[in-house]
This record gives sequence, C-alpha cells and structure tokens, in this order.
Amino acid sequence: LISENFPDSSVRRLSAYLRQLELLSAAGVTRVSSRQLAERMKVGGAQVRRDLALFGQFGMRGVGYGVEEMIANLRDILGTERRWKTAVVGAGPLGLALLRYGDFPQRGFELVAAFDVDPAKIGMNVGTVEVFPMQRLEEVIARKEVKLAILAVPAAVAQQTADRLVAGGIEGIMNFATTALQAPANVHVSQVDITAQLEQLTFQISHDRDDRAETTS
Amino acid sequence: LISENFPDSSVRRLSAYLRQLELLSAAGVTRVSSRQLAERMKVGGAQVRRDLALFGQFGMRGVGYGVEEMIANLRDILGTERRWKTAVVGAGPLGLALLRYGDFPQRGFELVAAFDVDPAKIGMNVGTVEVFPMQRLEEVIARKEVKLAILAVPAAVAQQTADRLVAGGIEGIMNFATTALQAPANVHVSQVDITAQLEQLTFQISHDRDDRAETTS
DNA sequence: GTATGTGAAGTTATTCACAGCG
DNA sequence: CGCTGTGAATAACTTCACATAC
Repeated sequence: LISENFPDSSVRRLSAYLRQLELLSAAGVTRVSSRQLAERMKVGGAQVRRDLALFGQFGMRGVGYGVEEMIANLRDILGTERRWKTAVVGAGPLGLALLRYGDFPQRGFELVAAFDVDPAKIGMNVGTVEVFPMQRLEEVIARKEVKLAILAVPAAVAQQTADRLVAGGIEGIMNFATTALQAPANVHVSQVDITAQLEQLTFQISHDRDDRAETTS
Repeated sequence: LISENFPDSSVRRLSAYLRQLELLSAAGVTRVSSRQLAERMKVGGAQVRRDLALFGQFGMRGVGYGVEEMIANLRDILGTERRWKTAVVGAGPLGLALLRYGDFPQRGFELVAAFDVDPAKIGMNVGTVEVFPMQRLEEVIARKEVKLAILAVPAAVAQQTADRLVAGGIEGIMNFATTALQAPANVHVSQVDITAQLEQLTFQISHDRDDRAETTS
C-alpha cells in the first residue's frame, strides 16, 4: 500500500476542529454534530464529516461525535497525543514572546531549550527554559533529543542555522524568517510569514473595493 | 461584470514570489524566468506563469520577467503599493515583539498606535509608536484612520476587542488569538494560529514515519 | 426521527503542451 | 531559439444527496 495522501486543507481544518472541541469540552458539552461544528467556522457540514471520515469512523449515526473521544482522536491523528520536545532558536523579542507563550505545554509542545548569540542572554531563564549559546546548538539539540525547532533568527542567518538544526537531528522547523528554507525531505518546514499574512489581507481589502465599485456601476 | 475570483493559493504564492524578487533585486538581478523563480520554491514553472498571468501580461516572450517591474506589479496587485496604517492591539510579549518587527515599514505597513489595558504601559513608546489605553481604542483608530489591526490580546477578550475595532472602522484584522473571530463581511480576518502551524508539522512528521514503515515492508 | 459516512456529481486548481511572440 | 500565455486535459477538492445505522 502506497502512502495515502491527505489534503493539506483538510489537515489544517483538523486543528481548527480540535480548537472548537476543546472549547466545547471546557463548556461541559459531551456530544456535537457535524452541523454544529460546521457553523462555528465557515464550512459546510459535509466538509466536516468528510475531513473526519478520512481518518476513521468516529461518529455515532443519529447522534453525532463524542467531544472527549474526538479530541483524543484528533490529537492522535495530528501527532500531539505524544509530547514534542521543542527549542526556540533566537531569543530576540519574538523568540522571547514565544518562550512565554502559555498554550504550548497543554497542546503537547514542551519547550526544553532556547539559543542566542548574545552573551548577555546566555544562562538566562525564560519561562521554564535556559538560554544556551548558539555554539552549542547541535550538541544540546542532540543530547536533549529535541525534535521541533522554532526558528526566530534574522533572515540573513536563517539558512545556516537551519542546516545546523538538521545536523543536530531535528525533524521539523517552524520558520519565522522571511526566507524559503532548503532542507532534506525528511525534515519538514512550516513557513510562518507574518508579512505575507498581512498582504493577503490587503489583497482582499483592495479587491473587495473593486468588486463593490463594479457591481454598483 | 461579476467579480472575478482568484484562488487563495495563488494569492499566497504571489507574496512568496514578491519575497524572491526582492532578494533578486537586492542581488542586482534584472530579469528572471518563470523556471528560475519556480525552482527557488517547490512549484512548477507553469504554476508561476499561470499565477502571474491571472492579473495581466507581465512577461516578455523569449526573455522572462523584469525584476523591478514585476515587484511593482505584485505590490500593486497585493495592495501594498500604498501604505497601510496599522495598529497593534495588546502590548504583551507578542504585541511588543511585533511592534519592534523591522520589516513592516519597508513592506508598506506603517505602525501608528498600540493599545493595552495595563496602566503601567500606557504612554510608553515602543519602536515608533505610543501605547494608548484600551478605552480609547475606537477613538484613536478612527482619528488616525487606522485600516489594519494586529490583534494580540488574550483569547478571552479577542472577540469583544474585534467588535470594537470594527466599530472604529477597521478594514482588516490579523488575529493571533486562538479564536475564530466573527466579523461583518466587509472586514477581513486572517487567523494566525501558531499552535495549528506546529500541529501541521507534527502531522507530517508522524505520517512520514508511517509511510516509510509501509514502503519498506 | 436524526445524523453519519460515502458514492456520484460538481467545482476548482494544477499540469501539460504548444501556438505565438520577441 | 527561448520563454510566455493559455486552451485543453488532468487531478484535487468540495458539495450533494441518500442509504445506512442508531
């Protein structure tokens, strides 16, 4: 059996479903239908059912989905049932903000180290982790068995830093620098480009205006 | 003429092309072919040509695209040829990091205000902007004609804050809180969920492992 | 009755392949 | 001759609609 291929868009929605289910769970709700889940986001009920059914039969016909059960299933599918040792590389303003970001532990991401070049920051404790010198990157990554890296260094050194992360045995990199990273196929990269996100907004706003002008003319 | 509809995925790639072209420009390159542009990202040449051709005929047959010319065209398409007055709402660690993010000005985003509830932060200057009290949100937004908001407040108050931004006349919101915001159709929302991004990575890593196991058995 | 799971249909996006232009 | 721009073909994704199970 050759590897089945799951649509990226479906996988992105799984995270969104999980967020909604966590909210429902906190509110004491125990069961939810595809339609209820759908109307909390801007998708159709069939979409929700199809997305979930891609990975198994989780629902009860005539009833819906069990909230707690589905949370566990989604975590299992997304891989966050297990804990992921994560490092923040670059302790500038953004890196420091991420180190203090409270949601990570409860979502399966365990911060275990930070790195920076600035001697003044070495040895500092931020949140629960220590800031190590950048020289020790490979060594600490390997020794602590870190699997995920959050890359928050200047764009100019992003690629060389990524290369060292790969050498240290990292499996995934979330890159905040505005650079398309090159990495071997077995290391996954997720590009988080804040400027690009803003550009999507300005595109939509600009073209919305055009549409209005067109339809009213 | 009813509004043409552009694929989201194409628009996302336009931002990526723009980043590459900016790099080429800085390196002194004046012309680039769709193939050259394509191999710097993981897309095909036809994809690049189709994406660009959606918005006009920018290339020179037999030659390629003019780098400077295409940069101007993409900025025009994305709406960043003009400057966008932008506010950061919530001056916690993340908000402060974004206020100091140096790329915004050169990309068309002009930070003009920040807001926070903490009295200790009011009146502070961060980067080039002043921190205003949250009570003055609508007033300052409207007076300064702010069009974009970067929302970096706790999830619990994200929706109510978004409502006030809408009341103040904002046109787009980039939301860092893990909450699907409700907003009227003329206000665009872009959801930036860092945890979800990490989950995409863990999904890929987990399923990669499965694939290897399957294909080697 | 109610809501899932899923073939089939419909829609949208990507890739192919080549005519046409510089 | 090289590279764009684009119809036509293909592939991917979404929605419909209903048999099926509770």
